[in-house]
Amino acid sequence: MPISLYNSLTRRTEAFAPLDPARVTMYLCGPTVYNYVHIGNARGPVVFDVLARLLRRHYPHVVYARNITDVDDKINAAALGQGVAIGTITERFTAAYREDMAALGIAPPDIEPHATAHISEIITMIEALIGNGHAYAAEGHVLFDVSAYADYGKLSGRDTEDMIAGARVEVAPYKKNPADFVLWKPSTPELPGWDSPWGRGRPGWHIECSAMSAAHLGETIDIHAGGVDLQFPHHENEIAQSTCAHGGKVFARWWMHNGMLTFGGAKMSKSVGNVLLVHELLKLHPPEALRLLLLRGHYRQPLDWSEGAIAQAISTLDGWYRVLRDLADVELPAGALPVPARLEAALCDDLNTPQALAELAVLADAARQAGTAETKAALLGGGALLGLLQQDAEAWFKRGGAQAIDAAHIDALLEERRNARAARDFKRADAIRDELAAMNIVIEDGAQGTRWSVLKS
RNA sequence: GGCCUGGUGGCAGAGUGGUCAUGCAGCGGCCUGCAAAGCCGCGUACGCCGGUUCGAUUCCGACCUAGGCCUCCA
Repeated sequence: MPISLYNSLTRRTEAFAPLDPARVTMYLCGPTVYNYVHIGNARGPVVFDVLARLLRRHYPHVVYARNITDVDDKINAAALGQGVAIGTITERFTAAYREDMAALGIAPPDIEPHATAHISEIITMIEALIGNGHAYAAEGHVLFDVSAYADYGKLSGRDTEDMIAGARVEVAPYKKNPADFVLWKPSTPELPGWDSPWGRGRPGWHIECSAMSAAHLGETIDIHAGGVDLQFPHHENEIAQSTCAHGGKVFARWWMHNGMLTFGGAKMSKSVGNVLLVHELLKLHPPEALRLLLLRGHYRQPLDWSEGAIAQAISTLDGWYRVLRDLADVELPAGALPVPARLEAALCDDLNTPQALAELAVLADAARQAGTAETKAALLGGGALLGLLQQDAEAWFKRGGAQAIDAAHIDALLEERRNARAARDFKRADAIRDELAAMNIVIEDGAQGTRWSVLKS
């Protein structure tokens, strides 16, 4: 089944064909590790995790890189503010990031390059840019010369004239052109820095992705992904640097941009302050419901966070896990789980996860009604491609058990209720049910007895 | 101001030039001691105004409106 992906560069959906089918390359701009990430930051990683899963089904070797930016002025500010070493901050939040991503069911990338481990590659790239006239040194800085790259602005659909006219930034005096951006900047003694031909300093923001992408994936990669808010200037600058440093070679063949998560009618953003940290949300809601929520909208559209949305996601998963719990004793066929064609087709159509989820719902209905090994396997196989439904169904319904739930006590109450019902003392039986409800436990009487679930996250 | 996306039933959210999205919630029925779950059924959605067409939610134009980028940002 061919994969079609929307390419931000051409503004069209195009049939995907890797440069080398034996080695498909993909790069996602990762976090700057100075704080916990918010749920909006997790959208790209979740969406492109699904893409990676899809690509791995189609190609034998996919190399997926997601970087860690561990040198940045915000990190410096955080370290200074807390009176600790920079490394203390970056190590702590790198670990936190990995934990958050894992909790959301995101498979680790194949490569997780760190900016500080690629300083020599960065310096080499900057030297190349100076050498071929695309960059210049000025007052300890090195800047990319936008006027020396004709295609600048192609990705974001703007031309240099407009940018200069609309520039709201103070233009540094050492810039030849207001749109020129920093490749290297000088560090004062208390700031992290590395020796370079231009003095002790540190890299600008954009160059690291270009250097790491080339170092691990090659000069031309298949897919470069990130949030739409990175399209300009970050990705535009990456294209300029990489293309000019590599003698005009295409940098990334597909550019993919995920839409923003909104909250309260506006983009969730640290500067606006309307953020919900993944680290905190994981304490409040089932992680899988967070993942489902992020996949419920098409990745290029904005998606709104709300309590209602998370409640819906939980209810949906309740329904699907109910099917799997009923089929707990049904043995799966031997071998790998099948991947349902219609669900895969939805994903192959520019990662249409809402359509894929609709197909998953159809598979859940089929499994509930037929109850066969095949239909169960199809449901699980479809879920696997989306990174859903992989936990034990019983665990889903009894989640959060650690805090307040005393299973033995619940079982004792259920036994008492069973006896009351046998004696047709329904008043007592209903009182016990109410007591359980007060504990946030719902019960269902079935042919094989009574079972219970936690009502809400 | 420039560039770019959207506006679909109570909510979320795909999609299509002319029969069904799907999920959540709601309503009626069956089942149940009563519930829950399940099953059956129900609700004449496509921002507004023009145009093209035998026919438009779907194509074209204007308008209204929401959001994103232009500055750190996923």
